[in-house]
Amino acid sequence: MADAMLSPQLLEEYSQFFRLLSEPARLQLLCLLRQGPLDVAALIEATGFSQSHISRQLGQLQRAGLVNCERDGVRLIYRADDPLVEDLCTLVQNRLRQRLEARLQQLSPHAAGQTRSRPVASCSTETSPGSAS
Amino acid sequence: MADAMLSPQLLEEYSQFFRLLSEPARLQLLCLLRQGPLDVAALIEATGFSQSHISRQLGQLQRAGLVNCERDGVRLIYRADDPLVEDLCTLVQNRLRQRLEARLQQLSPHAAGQTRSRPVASCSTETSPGSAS
DNA sequence: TCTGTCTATGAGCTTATGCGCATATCCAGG
DNA sequence: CCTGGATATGCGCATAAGCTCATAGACAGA
Repeated sequence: MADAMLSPQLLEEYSQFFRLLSEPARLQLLCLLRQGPLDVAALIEATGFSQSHISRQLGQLQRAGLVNCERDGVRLIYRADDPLVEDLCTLVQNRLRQRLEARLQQLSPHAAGQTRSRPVASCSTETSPGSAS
Repeated sequence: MADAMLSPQLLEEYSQFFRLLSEPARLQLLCLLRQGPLDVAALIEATGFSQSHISRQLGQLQRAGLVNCERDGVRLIYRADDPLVEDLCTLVQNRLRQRLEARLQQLSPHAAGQTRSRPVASCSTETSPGSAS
């Protein structure tokens, strides 16, 4: 029957957490901050979003405990405050890589082994694994 | 500066993946299937959602490769098809636990150590860590 | 205190999406 | 071929959420 499940409340907490990472803007902010503390102006410049939007997203991330901030005069310096994001991104990245490799093997089985399946460090800067059109 | 970032495309893939887990209904389906294969009728019964909604969510999960299904006559038997979900939930669960423990210590420092901080197996059946209202 | 700068927030628009109803599609049996 | 059960899909509604403009609040300097 499988009735004894996650309580709705806990389920909600889980999904709320994943929801934070489900928005490219927030994820981008997190990845930017992962590389070092930044003030809001820098985040606006890097993302191209409006100041109000950036502020809102940072507020959400802060309330969730994923980032924190300290004042430097008038400016606010934000910094990543939870390694969990990095771990989650690492898992997802490895998974995406595995999918792509599997699809590559389907197309050309002889090419197996060329793409290394080493676990990557995190959701970092690398972009194109193979650039296969 | 911090310009060399995740490509927008990769960012989108990441967020799409997290978005799948950001909905309690889908997360519940995944957790149900984690405990063993089930047909759609059982999933409808367990969740209380409409048949159409369940079907849609399962379709999404299937397209993302998180579940697969096989026919048994007229019925479709779905099963979890990616351990990644389990790993992600494990990380989030440990993180939530840490938060709660930290908050508990703030309230009553002497109670530290009662709540064990062992890493849990996954997003499994256990519900209330301390039943603190 | 007044001003200028930086950040947070209320209000509103627009899009995305959860959700169910009705229906189409698929499959097994008579 | 027709019937009935099981699943998928078009449609519409209601709500959530992204996004921006305008504005309020916080802080440093004159």
